[in-house]
Amino acid sequence: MRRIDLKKANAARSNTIRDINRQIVLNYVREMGPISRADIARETALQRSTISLIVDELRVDKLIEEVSGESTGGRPPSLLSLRTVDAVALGVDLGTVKTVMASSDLAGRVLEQEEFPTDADINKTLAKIVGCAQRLIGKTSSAIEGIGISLPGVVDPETGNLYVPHFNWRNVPIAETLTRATSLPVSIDNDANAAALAELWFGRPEIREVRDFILVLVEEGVGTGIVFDGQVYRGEGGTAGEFGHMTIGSGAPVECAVGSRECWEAFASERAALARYQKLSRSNGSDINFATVMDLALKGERNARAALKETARYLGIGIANLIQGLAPEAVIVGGPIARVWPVIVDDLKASVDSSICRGFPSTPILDSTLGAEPTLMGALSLVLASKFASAPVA
Amino acid sequence: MRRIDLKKANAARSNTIRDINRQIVLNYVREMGPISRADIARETALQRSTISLIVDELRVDKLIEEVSGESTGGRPPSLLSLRTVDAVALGVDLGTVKTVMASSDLAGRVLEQEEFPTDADINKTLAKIVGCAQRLIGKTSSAIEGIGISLPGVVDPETGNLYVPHFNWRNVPIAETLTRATSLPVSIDNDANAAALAELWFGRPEIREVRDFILVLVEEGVGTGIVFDGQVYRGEGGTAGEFGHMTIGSGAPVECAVGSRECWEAFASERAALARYQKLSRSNGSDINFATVMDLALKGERNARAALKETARYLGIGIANLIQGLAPEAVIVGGPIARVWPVIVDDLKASVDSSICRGFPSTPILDSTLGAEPTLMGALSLVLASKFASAPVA
DNA sequence: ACTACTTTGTATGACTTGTGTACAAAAGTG
DNA sequence: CACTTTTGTACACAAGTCATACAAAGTAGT
Repeated sequence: MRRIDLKKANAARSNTIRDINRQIVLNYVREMGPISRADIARETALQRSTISLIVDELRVDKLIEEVSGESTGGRPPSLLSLRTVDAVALGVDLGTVKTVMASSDLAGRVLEQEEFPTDADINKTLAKIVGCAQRLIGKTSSAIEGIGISLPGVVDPETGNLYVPHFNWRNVPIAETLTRATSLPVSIDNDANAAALAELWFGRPEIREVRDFILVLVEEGVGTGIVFDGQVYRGEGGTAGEFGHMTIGSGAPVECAVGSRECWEAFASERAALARYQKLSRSNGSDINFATVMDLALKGERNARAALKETARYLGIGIANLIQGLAPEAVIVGGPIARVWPVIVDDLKASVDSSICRGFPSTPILDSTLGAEPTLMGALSLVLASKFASAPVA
Repeated sequence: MRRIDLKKANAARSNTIRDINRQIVLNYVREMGPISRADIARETALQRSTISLIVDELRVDKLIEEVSGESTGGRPPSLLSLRTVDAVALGVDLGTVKTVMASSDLAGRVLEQEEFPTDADINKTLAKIVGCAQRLIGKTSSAIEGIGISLPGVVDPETGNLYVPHFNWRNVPIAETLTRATSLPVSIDNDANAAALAELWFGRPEIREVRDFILVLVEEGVGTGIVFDGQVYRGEGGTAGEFGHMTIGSGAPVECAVGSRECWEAFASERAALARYQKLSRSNGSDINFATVMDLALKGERNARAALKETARYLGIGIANLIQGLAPEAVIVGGPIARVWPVIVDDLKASVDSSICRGFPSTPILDSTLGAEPTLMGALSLVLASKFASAPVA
C-alpha cells in the first residue's frame, strides 16, 4: 500500500525487468551463496535459462565468480559466490577520539586497516584522511569503487550539509576534498545510521532476517539508527534518529549537548555514566574516562558496576518508549558500552519490561554483532549496500 | 538503498513492466486529472502509444473515464479522470461511542452515510454493522469492491488478531462475519493508522506532497499513525504507533489504560483534559464529558480553556519527542480535539519549540484536514488505497 | 563396461511490452 | 482554403522472459 511518488517515479522500460531480476539474483548469491543457477531458478521461479543470462552479466561486471560443486546425483553444479578477491570499498570511521580507516571486499571483510587520532582541526584531520586513503588505495591492485564516511553528527543526504557538534564543524567540505584527491564517489552519513546500515546488511543472521529494527548507539550522546522495511530512515534533512533528545523525565546527572537535564542522553550516555561513577566514588579526577569505568566494572569494582547498571536502567526507559512507538522486531545496542554487555544486560531488560505498559510481545534486545567497530562497518556499508540495494521502481 | 527481502520478493515477468506503468498512469489521472494521454506521456517519458494501450486497459477495468477537452491550438485532447459514478468502497468507523458507516466512490467522496451507537456487546454491534452494510449495498447499483474498518485497538495485519481495550474485545471475528454476510473482502486497521492512511491519500495538497509524517490521534487515549516513504508503518504484529505509552515524566492527572501515571496519554488524552477541568472547576459531575469541555472552551469559559491549554502543552512535549526522533516533514493532530484547534494551537506549538533541543528546522504542525471524521475516511482508504498503491516489486 | 536415470546448464522460437516512426484526426491561424 | 499544431493510433523492431528441447556430466544398477 505504498503511494507512488510521481515526481521521482520512473516508468518501467524493457530493461527495468532485467534490473530488478539482476539485483534479486545478486542478492541470492550474497545471502545464500555458494549457490547454483538451478537453485536460484527454483527459488525465484525464473527459468534456468534466464538465470544463466543474468549470471553472465554479473560475471562480466566482476561481482560474482564460479567454483565447482559436488553432484547430488546428476550433473554437478557450478556454484556461484560473491567475488571477494578484490578490495572494492574504503571506509572512514571518524570518531571524536580516533579515526579508523579500512578497505574491504564485496562481502564486507576488512582487508587493510589503519587508525590515527582525530584532530579537532578539520583541515589536519582531512589531510590525514586523504593520506591514509591514498596509502590504502596503493596497497590494493584492484579498483576501489567508493568511499564511505561515518561521523558523529547530522548529515543531510540531499544537500550534503553536515554538522559535528563535538568539534563544532559546520558544512566542512569533507566529501568534496576527498573526491578531488581520489576521484572516487564519497558518501557520508551519521554514525548511528551507518551502524544500522551495517547491521542490516552484514549483521548476524538473526538480524539480517529482520527488516524493522532500531540501533541504539551509546557514545558521548545517544543516537538511534532506524531501519524500516529494510532501509535506513533518515527523515527530513537527515535529522531523524535524534531520540537522544527525547524528554523522559527530569533531574538527569548531566546536561545534554544543548543544556537540558530532561533528555534521554542526559540520563543514558557515557557522560551520564561517568558522572554517576564520579559521584558514587567521590572522585573528581579528570583522568577517569568512560573506558576506565568499564574496565573497573569488568574487574568487579562496585561503584563502577552501580554507575553502569543505573545508566542501563535509563537506557531501558528510552528503549521501552521506542518499542512501544515503533514495534521494531529487534533493538540492538551498540557502541563502546557493548563491551560491558554482561554487566548491564539484566538491568536494561528489567527496566524495559517495567516501563512497557501493555502486554506487548517482548522484543529481543541484543548487543551489536559487529564487534568493536560497528561504525567502521557502517562506513564500508555505505559503499557496499549501494551495489546490492533493490532497483528503484515506482 | 533498500535491502531486498528474498522471501517476499517476486522476480519481474514481462507483465511486471505493465503493472508498474499501469499504476503510474492511474496515479497521474488520480492526482493530476483531468489530464490528456499526451500530458501523461510527457510527464512519464513513456510514448503516447504506450499510454494509449494502458489507458484502454484502465477503461476496461472501469477505473477511469474520458471527457472532451479544449484545444490548445491543435487537435483537442480527450481528458481522463477517475470514474466517480459508482460506489466502490464501504467504510466502517467503529468508535467507542458511535459507529459511522459510509459508501464512497473511487475519489473518496462519501455517497451514503449512516450511524448508530456502538454496543459494548460485540455481537449486537456486529449485527448492526451487517445490517447497515447490506442497506448501503442495496442503495447502490454498482458493485462495492471491499469493506474497510477502523477501530480503536491493535490489529495484526498478518494474523488478523485484534484487541479493543475499551470494550475488552479480543480476537472477535469481525472480518469473517462481515465477509460471510456480504461476500466482500474486509480489511481492518487501527484508527490512527487508518486516519494516517486517509491523510496520505486524500488529505489536503500540502500533506499529499509529503511522504513522511506522523498523525497524532487524540481520543480517550493518544495514538499515532506513522507514515514513512509513502506507506503506513505498522511494526511487528501491527503494534506500532503506541507512542501514547511513551514515558515523558511523572505525576499525570489520570492513569493510562494500564495504570501508569508516566505515559504521554496520561498527560495528553481527552481523559487527562477532562480531569484537569474537573479539578479546576471543582465539579465532579459525571454528566460532563470531553465534548462539553470543548463547547465551554469555545464559549470562552476560563477553566475549560485552561484545561485544554495545559493538555496541549503536554501534547507538545510528546510531539517534540517524535519530531526529534523521526524528523517527519509534518505532524498532523486529529480526533475530536481538532474542533478546538484555535484554542490550543499556540500553546501546543510553544511547548514543542521549548522541548526541542537543537535548532531543528521547525516542522509544520497541522490539524487534520479531513473534517470531523478522519477515521471514517481512514476506513474507506483501506479499500481505496489498495487500488492505487504501487505494484509490489523487489 | 554399459545402460538408465538425474541434475545442470544452454540454445531457440513464441509471447509480452515498450520504442520510434509514420500517419490520420481535429482543431486553430492567416 | 492551405498551413500549422496537437492528439491519438498503427506497425515493425528490440529487449526480456517462458517453455521446450537438448547437450553435458555426473550417479546407480546390472
